[in-house]
This record gives sequence, structure tokens and C-alpha cells, in this order.
Amino acid sequence: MSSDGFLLPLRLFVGFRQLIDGVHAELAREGHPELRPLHGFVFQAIGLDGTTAVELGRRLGVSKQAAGKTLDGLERLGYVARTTDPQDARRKLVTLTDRGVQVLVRSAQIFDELRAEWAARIGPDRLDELEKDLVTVTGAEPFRLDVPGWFGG
Amino acid sequence: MSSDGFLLPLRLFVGFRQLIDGVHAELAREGHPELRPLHGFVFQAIGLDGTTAVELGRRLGVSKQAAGKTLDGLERLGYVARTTDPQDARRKLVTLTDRGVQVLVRSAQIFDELRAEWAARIGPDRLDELEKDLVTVTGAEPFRLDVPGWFGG
DNA sequence: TAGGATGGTCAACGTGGTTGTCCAAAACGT
DNA sequence: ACGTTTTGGACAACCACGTTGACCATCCTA
Repeated sequence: MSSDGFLLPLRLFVGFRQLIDGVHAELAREGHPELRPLHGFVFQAIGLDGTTAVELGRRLGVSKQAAGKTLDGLERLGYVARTTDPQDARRKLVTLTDRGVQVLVRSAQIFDELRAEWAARIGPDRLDELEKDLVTVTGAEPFRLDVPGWFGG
Repeated sequence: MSSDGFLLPLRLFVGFRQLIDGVHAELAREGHPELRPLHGFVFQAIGLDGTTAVELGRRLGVSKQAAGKTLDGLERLGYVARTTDPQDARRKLVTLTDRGVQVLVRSAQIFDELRAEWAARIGPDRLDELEKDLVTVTGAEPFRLDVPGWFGG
């Protein structure tokens, strides 16, 4: 055993966190200081096509109420907008505003930049292997993000 | 670019989460269903020598009040005990109970087992490299765990 | 010995999560 | 076509964990 087992999750988490923090540090610099790590995942889950609170909750693995509350905050901050669905008066379509789309696009760019920095450090081949090995071990599973409650609650 | 940049943090997180979930699933099976991922880090931060609320807060990167609240919960669950320091009437020493130590020891064992499973899947050498590369990229930094608030709040 | 630092607690508040309840609108089945 | 179920959304009450600010007791030190 070349490493204590408890170090492995720590390493993974530190890597995860550095990437997320890197993105949000840059986003803050570019005029989005209020965004939390959680929000990035919500943006991703909403996508360019929009969604509804219920569907968002399903994608994130949280209740529709929790998803609704998160959307309240994002709406207040001007990143998403709700419009009633003309096809279905019950539904309220949630879409990213221009500002929201801008964050989504920039986030993707910054993630690519950070990945390139990692590649420059350890070599692109090693990084590819690292990702490939992670997929081998963990599966290619779609992402569930019931993270805040998952960790502490 | 062999992979979208945003997949990298996801892969890391999924790996992290699978390990943590694996440990807590087993701990739940062994009589500790109330423990949350957060608690494992707290146990680790308390250690076999014990600590105080203020010091715990420093180690976890949270306020002394937050650390105190978490300890309240763990005390109620019987995993830690507080005793007044005979040397300093202000301090309250927080130590793991037998039950707490048991969890700490078992967690370490389970992490080792899970790491061994990973090694069996991708090969021990590849796993060692994976960890080594992560250290190269992220640094060997000591762990700060202001995680719950970090993510969402 | 007076004054500052330190450890702990309490209170108020914010955020994100949960469940339970309820209503309006859509979908379904007879 | 009409009653019944399902669905999407909102509201309330509650819990966990975070924050600041205030306060007190104790220890340290100039």
C-alpha cells in the first residue's frame, strides 16, 4: 500500500475544489461575485434550452421545492427568468438570461483553460489517463448534484 | 483537447463521492447510520488526541461557533465528549468516545479496502500515478474542510 | 493589578435541504 | 362530456450548517 486509503478521497476533493474555485474566482473577477459553486451546476442543469423547477429538481436529485428556492435566488440575481408556458398553464419555463448564458459559456472556457494548465503540469497524456482511469473506476454515470444536502445535511 | 474541461471536476467529484458514500454505507451497516460525510472529516480533525472547539474551527476553516454546533450534534450522538481542562478553566477538551474512536479506525480500514478495489480495477501502478499526479497538480496542501458552506452557502 | 487575548456560549440571521399541504391545470378513462 | 387522477407550482414549518456580533469568564502579561 503506497498510500493511506483516506488520502485518496482527499486528493480527489482537493482537485475538484481547486478547479471549481478557479472558475469562480475568475467569474467573480468578471462581474459575478455572488455566484456559488452550486450555481454552476444549476446553470449546467438548466442548459440553453431551459427547464422547469420540477425537472431541475429531478436532474439535481433534490426536491422540487429545493430547486424552486434555488431558482428564486438565481432569478433575483438576474441569471434566470421564468415565463409561463403557453402550452401548459401549470408549467413555468425557466431559462437562462443573457447574463446567465454568458456565465455558462465563460465557465466552459475557464474549465478548458484550467484543464490545459493541468495538462501542462503533468503532461496531456497523463491527464487523459487520469480521466480515463476515473471513468473506469467510477463509471460514466450522469451527474447527480444533491451535493449540499448530501454532504452536511 | 481529448475531453471537455467541465468533465474533469465532475470525474473527480464522482470519485470522491463514491469513496465517501462507500465508507458511510458500510458504517451505516455497522451501526452508525446517523453519520454524515461531514462528520468523517470532523473525526479526522479531532484525532485521537482530542482538541477544542476553537482549534477544531481553525482546522476545518470555519468559525468556532460553527465548530461548536457540529460538536453539539456529535456529542448528542455519543461520538465525542467534552471535559473541562484542569489546566485552563476556559478550555473544554473535546475527545472521541470509544464509539468515536471505533468509527475513526473502521473508516480508515474501509478507505483502505476501497482503495484496494480501485487498485484491482485499474492496476496499483496506475492508481499510484493518479494520486501522484493529483499531488503534483494540486500540491500536498493540508486539508481545509469548510465544505458545506463552501459549496452552497 | 489593570488590560488585553483567548475559549466558550447565546442570539439573530441567511441559505439550502426536507416533508406536508393545497390549488389550478392538464390528462385520462369510462 | 364528466369525474378522477396526475402534475407543476407555491406556501409553511422545520432541520442542518454557516455567518456575525455580543458577552462573560479565565488566563496571560506589561
